[in-house]
Amino acid sequence: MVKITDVARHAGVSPSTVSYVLSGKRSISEETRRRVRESIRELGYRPHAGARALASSRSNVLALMIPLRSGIAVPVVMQFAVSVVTAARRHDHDVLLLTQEEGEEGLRRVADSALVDALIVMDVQMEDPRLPLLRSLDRPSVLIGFPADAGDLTCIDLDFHAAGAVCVEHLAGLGHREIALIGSPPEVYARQTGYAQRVADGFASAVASHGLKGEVHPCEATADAARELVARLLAERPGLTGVLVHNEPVVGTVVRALRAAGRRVPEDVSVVAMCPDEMAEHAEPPLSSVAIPAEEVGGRAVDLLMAKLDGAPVPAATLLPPTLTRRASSAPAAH
Amino acid sequence: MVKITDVARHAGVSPSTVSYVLSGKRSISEETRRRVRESIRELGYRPHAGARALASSRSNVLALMIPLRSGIAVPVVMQFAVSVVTAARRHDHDVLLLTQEEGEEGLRRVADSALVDALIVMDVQMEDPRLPLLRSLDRPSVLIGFPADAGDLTCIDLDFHAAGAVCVEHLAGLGHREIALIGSPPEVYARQTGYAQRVADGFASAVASHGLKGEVHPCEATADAARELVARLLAERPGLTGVLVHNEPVVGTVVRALRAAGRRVPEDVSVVAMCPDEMAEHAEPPLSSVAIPAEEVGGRAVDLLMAKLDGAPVPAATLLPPTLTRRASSAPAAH
DNA sequence: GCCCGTCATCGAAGCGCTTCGATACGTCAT
DNA sequence: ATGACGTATCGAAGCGCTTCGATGACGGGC
Repeated sequence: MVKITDVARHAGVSPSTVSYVLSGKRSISEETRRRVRESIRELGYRPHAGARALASSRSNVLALMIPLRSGIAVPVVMQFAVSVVTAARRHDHDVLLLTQEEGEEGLRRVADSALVDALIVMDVQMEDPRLPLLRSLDRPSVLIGFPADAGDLTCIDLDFHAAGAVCVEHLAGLGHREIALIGSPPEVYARQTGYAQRVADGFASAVASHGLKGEVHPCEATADAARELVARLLAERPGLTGVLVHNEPVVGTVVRALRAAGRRVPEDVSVVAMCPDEMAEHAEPPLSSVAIPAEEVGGRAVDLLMAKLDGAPVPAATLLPPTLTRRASSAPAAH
Repeated sequence: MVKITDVARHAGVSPSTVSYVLSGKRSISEETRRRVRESIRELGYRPHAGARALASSRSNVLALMIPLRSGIAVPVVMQFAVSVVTAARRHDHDVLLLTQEEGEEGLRRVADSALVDALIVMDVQMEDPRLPLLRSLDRPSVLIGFPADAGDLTCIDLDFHAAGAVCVEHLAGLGHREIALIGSPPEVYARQTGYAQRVADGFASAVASHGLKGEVHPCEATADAARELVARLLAERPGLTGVLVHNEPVVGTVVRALRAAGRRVPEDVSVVAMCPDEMAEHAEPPLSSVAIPAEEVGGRAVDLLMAKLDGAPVPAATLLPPTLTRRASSAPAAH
């Protein structure tokens, strides 16, 4: 293994000079810098991560805790993870993967052992047991999602309330007066997972302020449950012309169930979904949708963390505005 | 921060004794061990990961490189990742997440900087550019998937050849004589990704040895492509009564397309899929299927790595036997 | 011509841990 | 009694890096 003293000898300088070339923390003459860089390249030198962490008390590693419970959209989690890793690399950091299963103890372990410099926690619940721990830790953290009481913890997420509202407004703008939200499975609401509730709230308040008729219907993530719910809705609400689906696994089923019941999409019933763009594009018909900007959320979360590590002040809450992409599944209401 | 000397003082022993209590590498009297453990607990001591890595040249971290290309089943990747993390924790290791995007350079970086002790690489291609690198690295690695020429690299995966064959045998056993494989998107074959080709080979050789009629049809992962392919198959092959689908995104579409064409499943056409169990169970009808045992592959990969780290010999190739679960989508052929 | 400030570099201390002798003390066979 | 051995513990060296203070060398202002 080649070490810093080898590089120093090869370049004819002291180890500290090599270190300063690498970190840029002191000015080094152009000429020396060139020689050192050349030696590094020639010898294939890589600083030893452990030694560096020990001496500088910075590991350049972030922890990312991902959820693995049911009712969670796996592809979205994956997108988050990938964007976090990518963003972290831009800041010269790596990412340590933790599962929700590890819980508070896992977070404490990696933080207290100085394995990581900072933490990102996904899928935050309203009353999340990890919150007190994160507050007590002396390391910066960012939550993806909003708990009931964030205090001074840094949070970021899509503005789900606005997302729910934006879908209603889209439908209202097309002239629909009677709509419904086919929501997440009941346990997701019961768990008080913030985002599902927020979409429902945004939906409800926009429905109210636009003087529409519309309510929220939780739905299990199975085809049977979805078909049953659609049938019931159609039977009980003959005037229904707009549906918002916030339940990824069943969006396809909902559309097919509507058609099976003789309603054309979008001519008779307009459908809007909250799901990844890829899914919306490939659906038949392509769905008007609001996507979770996983890429952006992950990237911004890392940026926030880096700012905190640098001691810069960051906003406690970051709500990303939703974007509705209109596709073929929504159209003006017939009258 | 509390360090080993604090614990040592508190327990009235030397730092090395504390270290030996922790590592178990020398015998310590019962009484001393008790006192040290108690001090550790009381002070909330956590060894500094960097210091430990520096002194012992073991970081207790594994690298996991995940794919992020198209045509890859995201939920399966996620299952792998979670099972790797879980298994690693059982061995007191953590997992560093790398994306395929980082390529060889990323692997070299984390290995040479001693950030990780060993590496797991997913989605291995037939001619994978990372292979020479892994060979040159002085750290153990395990590949999930089989390249064209593994040499002495350790590989593990589902036995896809056997999986393809097992599906054919299942259909043959039910009396079907004319079958077809609806395969992965063309680019997956073109990329020489091993598993798609192996399923096709297993399918073909079993078809031959059972004297059946049957060929392989690559298929884009879109509903349109799937419908089109099903229509063509039905038109060109009136005697077709069995279909194997190895293309997760379109399994649902294939079944619906068959029904739309007036074929009942399984009465007229039997369908077998290669997809996660969860998907097969929730399909309508529930699908007879062979699942990728992601959980097991991930866990075994970690076990192999740990054995290698301990200097134990491990088999170069591990092929997990496929298991076909019969569900409602396959039935005896009518005659 | 002298002092001061800047720039470039060096040397040494120290980060917190592991590990390798060395030491001390019994115990047991001779 | 004596030496050989095993067990329990200690002390010190060192892992490879960063960082702080010190040291020269040089140029400008007076």
